[in-house]
Amino acid sequence: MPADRDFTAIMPLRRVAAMRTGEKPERGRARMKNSEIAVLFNEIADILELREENRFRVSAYRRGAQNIEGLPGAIEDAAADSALADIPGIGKDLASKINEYLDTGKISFLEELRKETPQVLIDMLRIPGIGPKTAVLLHRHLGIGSLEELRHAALDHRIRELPKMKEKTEENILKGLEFLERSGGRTPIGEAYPLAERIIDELGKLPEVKRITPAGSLRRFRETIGDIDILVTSPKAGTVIERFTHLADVERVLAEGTTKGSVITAGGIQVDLRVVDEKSYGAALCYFTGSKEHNIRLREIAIQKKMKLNEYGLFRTLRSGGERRIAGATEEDVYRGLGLPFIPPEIREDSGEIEAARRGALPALVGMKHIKGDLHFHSNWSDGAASLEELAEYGRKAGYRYLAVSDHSKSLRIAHGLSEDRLRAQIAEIDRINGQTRGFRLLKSSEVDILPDGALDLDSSVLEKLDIVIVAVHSKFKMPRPEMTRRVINAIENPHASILAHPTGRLLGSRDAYEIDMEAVIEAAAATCTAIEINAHPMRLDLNAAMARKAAESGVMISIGTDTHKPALEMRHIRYGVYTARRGWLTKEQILNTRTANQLLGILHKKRNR
DNA sequence: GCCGTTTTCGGCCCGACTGTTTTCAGTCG
Repeated sequence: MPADRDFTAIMPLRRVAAMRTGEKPERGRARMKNSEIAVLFNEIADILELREENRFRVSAYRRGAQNIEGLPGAIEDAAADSALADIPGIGKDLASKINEYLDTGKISFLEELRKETPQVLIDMLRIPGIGPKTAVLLHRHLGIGSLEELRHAALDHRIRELPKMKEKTEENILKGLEFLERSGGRTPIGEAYPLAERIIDELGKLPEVKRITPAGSLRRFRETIGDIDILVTSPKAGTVIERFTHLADVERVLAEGTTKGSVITAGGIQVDLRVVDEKSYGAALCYFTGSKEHNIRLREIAIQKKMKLNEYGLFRTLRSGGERRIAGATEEDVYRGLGLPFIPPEIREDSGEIEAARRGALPALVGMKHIKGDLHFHSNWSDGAASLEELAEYGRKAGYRYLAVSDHSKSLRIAHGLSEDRLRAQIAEIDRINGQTRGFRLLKSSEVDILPDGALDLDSSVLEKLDIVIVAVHSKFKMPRPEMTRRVINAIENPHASILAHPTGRLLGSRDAYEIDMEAVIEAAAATCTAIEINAHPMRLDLNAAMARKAAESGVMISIGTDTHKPALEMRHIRYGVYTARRGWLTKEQILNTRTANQLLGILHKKRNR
């Protein structure tokens, strides 16, 4: 490793750090204030922890952050309705800090804390294996002022001079720094999920493995994954863990115990494997699936009922002082033991699911089996890889009833967007292909550019010949918020527009959402019977789950589309869209492509015929 | 700092692994 390596490669960290500076509400940020406030509350928690403040005070800020981030609506709305105190974990103090941030763009308490806290302490907390105690120790005794200085201190063997620190500590710090630099934090689910499938597939071949399943944020289908958790039942844990730490994907072994193995893959992703007994499988699955906040709620319920819940089971405390297992083999048993129905993993975020479960009001979530087709697809008429005939073939093979051919429109020259004339020719060609097939249908569509003034890129005379008109922004991303909002609402109000695609334009890890008032857009979509897409591409997932929930609650129909350009690789992304919908509490009734082609066209054409 | 079908005060989830130790603190999830 060259001695002068800098850490500019840690981009996601830097972005987080930039958000932390807080003073200027960031340019180009359409995100609701929820996540900004969550980041700030987490920073307060970090700093309080470094200062060895009361740990319950620390977790109060973390819980507050989590609940604000998971809120389906905008925090501004809750504040305007004086309803902040209704959010679990938000009391008088946190509410006043939220109001202060919304009014002034800063939290003076945090400003004060920052003045007194060297940035390097916060940076060090991002290194795996370094917590608040170690960070303070390194800073105080060695005068470490940056991650680069920390690296030098480790290389110069100065860290081993400290109490309870030896060679191994230095080694781990260097590896932690390297990991941070390479992985930059969280991994998009589109990358993590296939890797997990590969590992599960490989380990599943072992005769010693009885059951194997993903857990953690992967099973909850979060947009990005911190690390991959895999749960196994086996009578021979040692054999399974040994095989796991020797898989081809493994670059480094972090831990290898009798119940747990932990590795870093060549791609820099951490994978944790846990082996449990058959009789604890359900309790362990529940525990390792999380979220942490959901688990804490479950344990609190257990305590209220004079029980104890851990990863081994649900136990009743006996008067004799002993305990008796009442559940553990399946998740259903555990929930039942707590007096709750089974709660699907995707909504275990402590965002109202426990209360809904108690009321018997959990939604019947949409599933992959309900999906009858894909509503966003490109052919080689624009920038896709496959011909129309091939698309029909792919669609049929996937078991779909229909697939919407939605090539780009003429303004998008770089993607060979179709002019009115070429689109007419494509329509005729699709009619010809549909005439030859039964039980499957290519839907005539177009992904029409929304021009800067909100007009559509194609003439009405051709739009009215399409089954579905998808509208989307592909240019001039940096418009000011009011103009961008007006632009998109103009497009939505066009009587031909049926679906608004990737509505915020964000690309996970590379491009922020453009500046747009999504609340207003959702309102306009509801008023005009326009559907909004969950773009299922794993780098987009746009709408995200919280906004999809909001949109559906407002009565907007949701369309799931993969935006596939290369069918062999991308069609399967539909699952990320479906699981995002599940995270947004959506039922099949709220999703367009759970309907037959005629049903969904009937819904969309209501607008045209108004 | 939050919260209350035991409570407005006194609690607040629980266990494994590592690295350094001879019994445990720190970190993680």
